[in-house]
Amino acid sequence: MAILSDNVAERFTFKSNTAFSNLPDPVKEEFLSQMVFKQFRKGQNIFTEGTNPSGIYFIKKGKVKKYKSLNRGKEQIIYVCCEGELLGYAAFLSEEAYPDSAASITDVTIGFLSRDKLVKLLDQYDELSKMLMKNLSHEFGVLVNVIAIITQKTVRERVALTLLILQEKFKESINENGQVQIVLTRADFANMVGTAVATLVRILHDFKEEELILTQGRKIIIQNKHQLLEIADVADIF
Amino acid sequence: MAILSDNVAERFTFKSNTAFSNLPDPVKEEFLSQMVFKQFRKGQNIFTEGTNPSGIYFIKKGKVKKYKSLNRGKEQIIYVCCEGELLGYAAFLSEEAYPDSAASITDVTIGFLSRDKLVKLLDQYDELSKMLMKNLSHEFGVLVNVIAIITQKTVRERVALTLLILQEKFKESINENGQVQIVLTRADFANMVGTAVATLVRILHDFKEEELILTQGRKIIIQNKHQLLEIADVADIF
DNA sequence: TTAAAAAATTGATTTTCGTCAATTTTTTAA
DNA sequence: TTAAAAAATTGACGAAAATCAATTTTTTAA
Repeated sequence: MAILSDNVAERFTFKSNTAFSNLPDPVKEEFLSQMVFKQFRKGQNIFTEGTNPSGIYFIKKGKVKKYKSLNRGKEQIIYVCCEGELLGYAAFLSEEAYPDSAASITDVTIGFLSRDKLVKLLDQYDELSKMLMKNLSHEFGVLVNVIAIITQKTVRERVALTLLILQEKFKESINENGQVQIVLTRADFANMVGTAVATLVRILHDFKEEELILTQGRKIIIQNKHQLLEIADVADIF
Repeated sequence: MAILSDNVAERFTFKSNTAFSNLPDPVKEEFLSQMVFKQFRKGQNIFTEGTNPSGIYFIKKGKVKKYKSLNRGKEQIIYVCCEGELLGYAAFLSEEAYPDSAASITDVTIGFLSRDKLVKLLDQYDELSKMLMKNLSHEFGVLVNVIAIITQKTVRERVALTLLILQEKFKESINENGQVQIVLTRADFANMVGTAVATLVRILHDFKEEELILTQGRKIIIQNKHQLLEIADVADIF
């Protein structure tokens, strides 16, 4: 059981944080020391789809959503990035425009490494380019899983799965009772799932009645992970 | 018009064929000369999700679907790969199990390059590793676009878009009248779109009535690309 | 070429989910 | 702290799409 649920996290979680932290210390230090850090308030734009990357970003603190804007103000969240993750490096490497936008969903501290500096570091440290490649390949597998989930699972199943994924992402956000608190707007949650806010709210309401989750305003606490995993029914994804 | 539709193809098409063919000739020759080639009949399995890669594949001739199997015999096609494309290299690079399976949808000739040989080539030729990295980043962007499309577009819109993508993939499959013929089963088509076969068939029927396409048995010929582009309504993806 | 198998088509029905709008609750920021 | 703004919730309804089943057509392979 614990194994399966860990598996879920892995299959749906990028891990550039782990990958990054596994770099040799000198490379890491060099990498970080060349970065320019900047603060963003919650809800601010970091980069925009269709524009061209001029470097890559690193999340020192906070959370960022990567999303695609669509007709009539709609958006689809592709991924929520956390502390320690790299941002915008796929577009940089492909020398194409960003396919998606990035915006902070908490106050964040973001490091920026310009093209020139990155290119120099990539030439200098083979491990760095290996790390990026490995990481990107992993993220590729994650997106493959996401596509399968979206087309083949019901909204209820996807909400259950998204709750499990979010619990991982908010695992350091602990309340006074030691519980993991998921804190994001219903709109962002719905845009992760790929459904309407009203539909999401109804399903969360059901889950509350079934005593699978607790809510306190916007905050969500998972009460029955096991049952959510059953509902998500992801055994077939592995 | 031509511009937008080319754009569509690019945004939803991997391009390892182009990328590969852009390698310096000596690298290409070395790469191909070390491969072991093998024939597969239509419908045969090439690799299976959950297993570990022991090398990478190259499509010399024919077409291959990459898909994920789900509950009750369902499957989601992630991508249709054509002649000249590389297969299974993301999993190889991430050192993880394949997230998806690959099976031939025509008779194919596939080249296989084993781990050892590939590692040697990657060390030897910097261009090769650069090519893979660039290519993977591009494919990453493609998957991001796919996700946005799936969650935010109706089935009718997705069918129109998929027709346009398929026309690109079948562009060398010309009939006696010089028209591009799309030839694949309704089941595969439906699994690309992420819908039920019955639903797909109904929409194709509508498109036929609207004189957007012609069908001859399984074969589909596009009559009005412009109008399909309108229906697909993808301006917002760019 | 032809019989068998597989695939495609169509109809009937049900389910899921999105939209819109009104109301209540929560959050934000002065 | 509190007023205003934003977000969440709920209900009513309709549209989109899935399922299931029966029939026809096409493809396959002997």
